[in-house]
Amino acid sequence: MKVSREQMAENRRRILDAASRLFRDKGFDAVSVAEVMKAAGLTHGGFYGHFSSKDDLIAQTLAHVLAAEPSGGGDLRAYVDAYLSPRHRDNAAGGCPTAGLVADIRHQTPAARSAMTEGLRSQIDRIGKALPELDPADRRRAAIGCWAAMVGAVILARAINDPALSDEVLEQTRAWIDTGISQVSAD
Amino acid sequence: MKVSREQMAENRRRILDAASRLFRDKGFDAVSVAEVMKAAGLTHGGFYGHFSSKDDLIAQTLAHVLAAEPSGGGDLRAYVDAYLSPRHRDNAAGGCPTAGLVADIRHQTPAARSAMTEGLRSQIDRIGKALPELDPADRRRAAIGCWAAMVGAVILARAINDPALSDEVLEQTRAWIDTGISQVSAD
DNA sequence: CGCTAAATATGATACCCATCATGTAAATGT
DNA sequence: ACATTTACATGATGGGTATCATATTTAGCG
Repeated sequence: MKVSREQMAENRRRILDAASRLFRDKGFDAVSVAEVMKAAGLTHGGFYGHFSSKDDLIAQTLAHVLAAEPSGGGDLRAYVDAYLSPRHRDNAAGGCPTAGLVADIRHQTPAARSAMTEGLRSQIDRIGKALPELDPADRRRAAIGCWAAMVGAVILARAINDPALSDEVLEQTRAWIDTGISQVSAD
Repeated sequence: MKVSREQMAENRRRILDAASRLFRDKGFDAVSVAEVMKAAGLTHGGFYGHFSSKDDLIAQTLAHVLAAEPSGGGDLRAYVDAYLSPRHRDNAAGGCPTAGLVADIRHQTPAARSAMTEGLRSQIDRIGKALPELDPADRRRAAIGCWAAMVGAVILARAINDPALSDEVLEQTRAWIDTGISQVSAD
């Protein structure tokens, strides 16, 4: 059963969106091709009409999801607060793809690794631009340190089994970043 | 072929050590039971004499490897330097089990998650004790923020495909932690 | 010194999954 | 309208892996 050109384009988008959510939620390995297709409302047969392999799906999903820039209305403080919230910790499927997928990237193909690398490069730039600092060197250092702490904290918080400690990791990291940022910005 | 009591204990240790290295290197899913046994110098048959399942192996491996405290001769600065070095980034199999395995923990059994949680709890305490700060609240905040940044930076650096950016993430995070720590410790 | 139980080896078993093969129906262009 | 192409469905196929079953050898004990 052939479908219209637009229908096919939408199907492709649905597959990428479904894959994006499933991968973030369960990791690349734990999600099967058939599972992705079912979540997109299709069967497994049509998969290889859209992608050449599961690795290809992974690489394209990363490019797709990392291209969708986070809102970041310039308000870094608000962004950090939302990022380090229990809500974001508990919503891996809909949350930051970096936090959900970076660690897995190490074992993926060069195409996937490159997609993640470029995503991280622009994310660091974006944070740097949102920082209040003046000195470019300070700006760069704060952007990288801040992003490493954010991603690390969410990953740690998601691993921890004790709600109190998990909450504390988020909250203390938020406070630590706060002092780290406001320290240099002399307003 | 039965083996001596001590031989069996050593075999068990060998299995846990092999599993620890393989898991850190390739992730829980990508390592098969047979692969672990072969790396320990045995065949896959004896596995279920030592462990009740692969999940059991994962949980016991975590408890085993997290119990081995990092040297931490009290010199936090040196520890952070080594942690955020290219050498550590490139040596996942022999490196920090937290950096190599936390992200995967989210999908593991409660036993595995609890082992990791306790490992993180003591690691945070250990860093806190090594900090120069006086105020207990500052100490706690710095320990958690610092640890989140360290783990996050190594995970990011291992994912990134571009050596220059990867090195920079390590180096800038080191500098960011440095200013964050020395800021409060007024000596 | 021989018996028994235990530790490991060898060899199934059953399941899951990526990928391929083929069928089918509808969209597209002439 | 018709032919053709194409997107997807259904249904293999082959490989990998966790786990189990049975055999073998020897440690540990009397």
